[in-house]
Formats: sequence, structure tokens, C-alpha cells
Amino acid sequence: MKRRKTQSQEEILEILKDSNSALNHDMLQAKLTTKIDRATIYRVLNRFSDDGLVHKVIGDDGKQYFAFCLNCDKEKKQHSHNHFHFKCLKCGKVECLKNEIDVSLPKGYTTEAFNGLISGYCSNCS
Amino acid sequence: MKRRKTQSQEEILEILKDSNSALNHDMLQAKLTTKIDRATIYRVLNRFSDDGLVHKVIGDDGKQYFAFCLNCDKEKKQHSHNHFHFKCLKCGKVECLKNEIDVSLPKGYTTEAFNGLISGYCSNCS
DNA sequence: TATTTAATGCGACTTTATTGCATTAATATG
DNA sequence: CATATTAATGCAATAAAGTCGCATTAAATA
Ligand SMILES: [Mn+2]
Ligand SMILES: [Mn+2]
Ligand SMILES: [Zn+2]
Ligand SMILES: [Zn+2]
Repeated sequence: MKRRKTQSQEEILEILKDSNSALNHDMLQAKLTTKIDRATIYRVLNRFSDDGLVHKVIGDDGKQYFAFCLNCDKEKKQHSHNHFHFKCLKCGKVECLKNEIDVSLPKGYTTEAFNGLISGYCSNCS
Repeated sequence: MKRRKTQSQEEILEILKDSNSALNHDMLQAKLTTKIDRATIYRVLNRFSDDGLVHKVIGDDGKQYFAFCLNCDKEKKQHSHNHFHFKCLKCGKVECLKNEIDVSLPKGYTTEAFNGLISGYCSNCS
């Protein structure tokens, strides 16, 4: 299954690149100039996530947020995102925090996915 | 609004106490001997969470998991749970990890809630 | 025992996300 | 360029998780 370069994907990726924070479906749709179907948006986003192009973060609100990968070592066998995301409760912005976190698991435990989210107020809103 | 001691709450709290892992609505309902309405279960759980009796964790699956508070200093002004939870992708168990995490936020940022979840395989399942 | 109102049950509803299927369009091939 | 192949899309239906309004029940208190 080779990937194809489509207009929808291009536009969505551009939006994610230009955004300095993670976006959920709603926020992304609001930024679209073209009309793209909801199902397509989700499919595109999850495809990006599967391909390691974006992070997928689950918010306190249970919604899926997507952020373009920056400073992620995609050459590594395991593309990892062991950093927290911060969600402002007032302005809604979701951003990546710089520090990579090292969590020590009990013996015999293995990691498949990391999801770290802190909610609070950003410097503009507190 | 003073809290009342009801049978539903008692039973749900017992189940959470006896469980060594976080439970979502489904898992909890399966353990009930009495039949309690879905809305009530959610209301009870969120009440517990508001009162600092249990943690509420959002999984990768977007579902709400609840775990009885252990080793949480409830005397502190801010009842904090800055620890990760681990969810086994095979057996489904969600458990609290011991280490408290210290995340450094950018200047001017304040924390209201912490949600850390690692998915993977536990020692029994890997 | 009577009064007050927190908690519950039920059903309707909302929100978020997924899936099946027919159609479209990106890529490859001659 | 014309044609074949199938990934990607649009649409509608569906699923799943959680919330809300409101009438009823039952804890607490007097
Ligand atoms: Mn990345
Ligand atoms: Mn606690
Ligand atoms: Zn803000
Ligand atoms: Zn397991």
C-alpha cells in the first residue's frame, strides 16, 4: 500500500506545520479553506500518526489532538515522543513541552506508547 | 451540599479499593453485584474524583479510568497525582506507577491537572 | 414521624470517532 | 497519451462514551 500525494493531505499537513500547537478535528476543520469531509480528516490524521509524521495526544477532554513532529528523531527504530504536552484551559492551546521524560517501568514492562498531558494556564492566560 | 452515604457509592468505592488497577465504566459495571444505572456510576465516580478520593485518568482509548487513591497526601492543599499510569495492551490492566514526576513548565505557566499514561505490556503479558 | 434535598433511574441527547460502500483521482504501465 | 489499478475520498449510517433534564427515591436532620 503505497501512499499517494493528495490535495487534502497537503493542506492538512500545512496547517499542522504552521500551527504552533496541537489541533483537534474541530480546530483543524476551522482552519481549512477547502471543505474536507470529517471522516477524511480523521483518516488523514491517523495516517500521519501511523507514519510518524505527527504526534497524537489524547486530552483530558478525551479528544484527539495532533501536532506536527518537530525535533523527533525519525531515524531511530522507535520514533518516540516521550515529552509532555500542555493544554491551556483558557485559550485552548496545546503545545509540546521540550523536556523528554524518562519513566522507569517495573521489571518486565515494555513501552508501546507515551501520553503525557498537563492542563493549566499558559503565560498569556494566567 | 453535604454528601450522603449511599449503597451505590459504598459498593463502587469497595470495588475500586479492592482493585489493584484503574477501572473504566465498563469494567466497574461488570464487577457490580447490584444493578446501578450508567449515569449514576459516572456521577459517583466523578464525585469521588472531585473529592480527591480517586484519580481520574484518560486512556489512549479516550476512556475515563478511575483508581482509588493510595499514598496520596490528602493533607496537602493541592492533592496532586503527578505519577504515571501504565496500561497493558494485552490484559487491559491500568496501574499507578510509583515515581512522582516533576515536569518543569515554561515561565508563567501553571498546572491544574496532570495526566500521564504509558501503554505497553506488563510483565505477565510481554 | 415529618421535612428537606442529595442521590438515583430513566430516557433522550450530545459529542467524538469509526466503518461500509460507491465514487473519484493519483500513480503506474504500455 | 490512453488505460488500468487501487489508494483516497465523500456520504451516510453507526458506534461508543459520556452528559443532562426531570420525576422519584431515600439519606440525613429536626
Ligand atoms: Mn515525532
Ligand atoms: Mn490521590
Ligand atoms: Zn492560554
Ligand atoms: Zn498485562
